[in-house]
Amino acid sequence: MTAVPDKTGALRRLKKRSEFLRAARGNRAGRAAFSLQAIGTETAEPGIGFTVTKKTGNAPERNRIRRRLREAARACAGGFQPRHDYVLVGRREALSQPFGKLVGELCAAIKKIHASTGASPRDKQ
RNA sequence: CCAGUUGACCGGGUGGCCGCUCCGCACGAGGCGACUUUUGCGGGGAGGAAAGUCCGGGCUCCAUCGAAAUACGGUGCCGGCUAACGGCCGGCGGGGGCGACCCCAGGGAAAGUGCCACAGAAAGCAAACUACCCUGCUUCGGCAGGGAAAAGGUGAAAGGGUGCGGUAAGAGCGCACCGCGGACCCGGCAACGGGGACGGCACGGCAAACCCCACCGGGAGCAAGACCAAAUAGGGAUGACGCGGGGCAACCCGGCCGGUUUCGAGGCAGUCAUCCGGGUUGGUUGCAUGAGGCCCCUGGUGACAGGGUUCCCAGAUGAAUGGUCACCACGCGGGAGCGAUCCCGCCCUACAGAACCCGGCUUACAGGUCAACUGGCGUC
Repeated sequence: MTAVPDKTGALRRLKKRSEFLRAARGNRAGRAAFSLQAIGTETAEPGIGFTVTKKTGNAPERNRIRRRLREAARACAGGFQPRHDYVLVGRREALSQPFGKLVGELCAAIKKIHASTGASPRDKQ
């Protein structure tokens, strides 16, 4: 924990369906335990949302996936860039993967998703 | 000690580090105010099934939902408990088990209609295929008439069973025992149980076939419903006037109203004026003090009821109740030791996540605890 402003409170939580649909049109980076989507937005502070579909498992398993991803996102909070929205789609491997590996893969995925399209992903009009 | 039955209960623990949500308090900031918010402290934060959404309620709205009849649906031994139930408790009857105990859609078949497949001569009212007996005839192979319902065979079921007597052969034809029906008597609130004069036996099963009887039931659901803020009409409220027929008039009749009909009471429909504003999105509320929980006393076989004391015990809404690390229990595997035990490794544990709230039912579930009881074996 080197950076001081990496507090979770700085992360805005996505809540509306339209925000999730917009993020789905952005760039993607897949990993075994999750799939990351990112898109530019007008709000300054970065937004984060979680999606775990019913196909993934029953209710306790889906809760556990979302909670582990949420904690991993908190650990990688410094990597999220301003004026962007992110959506994490959970997969079943997020239940069993060691937490350290999960954090490492998430931080790497954030870097990759920004490197692939340069500094400014496609913005909405 | 082994095997089993029933009931009740638990369903990982402790400690670091970092977080989420709600409530209360304090301080600070903003605001005229209601209030909002930063920080700190204290406290609460998934289940026995939160699940399936199968019943029953509370609550809310639907055009007022009252009465009767009918239709439809549900329930179905008796008594009790409950707000209510298709639930629970206690009995009764039937079936299973050596037993503790378990299981049962268990009202009515002389109110009526219907069905009883296949097989079989015959499937509901008595009848008679083979075989049996008697008489007559005979070409000696049988044929005709009559008797009888014991034997054979079919079936889930064939019109009481067994034995003796009886007879031409037989038959409740007679008798004994068993079974069945049963006026009446006794016990019980009742379901039902016990006895039973008498009756030679008649009255088969199916109501998870229609049906009959008794009782219960309006519909939709918190995305109910109420309010606030943003954006457009086909919407709503109030007031006034008013429609068709009859009558001089007062007045009467007329259309629609949550299965249908009738009755009762009430409402709605047209035009104009005024006022308010829908669908959708976001927010607030409903939204957590309740048929509430622990403990104790009293009554009751029990479900439960009454009284006392004490507690406040989840409220999210892309959805909080967590993430991670260490240790310890528990379990499994391996090794050492006669043994108590010790060491190492693994799983770091089942079913499963509140969504308005209660009472049940059903289904899923690794492992474990306790109590009572039953049947064996052993010891004193």
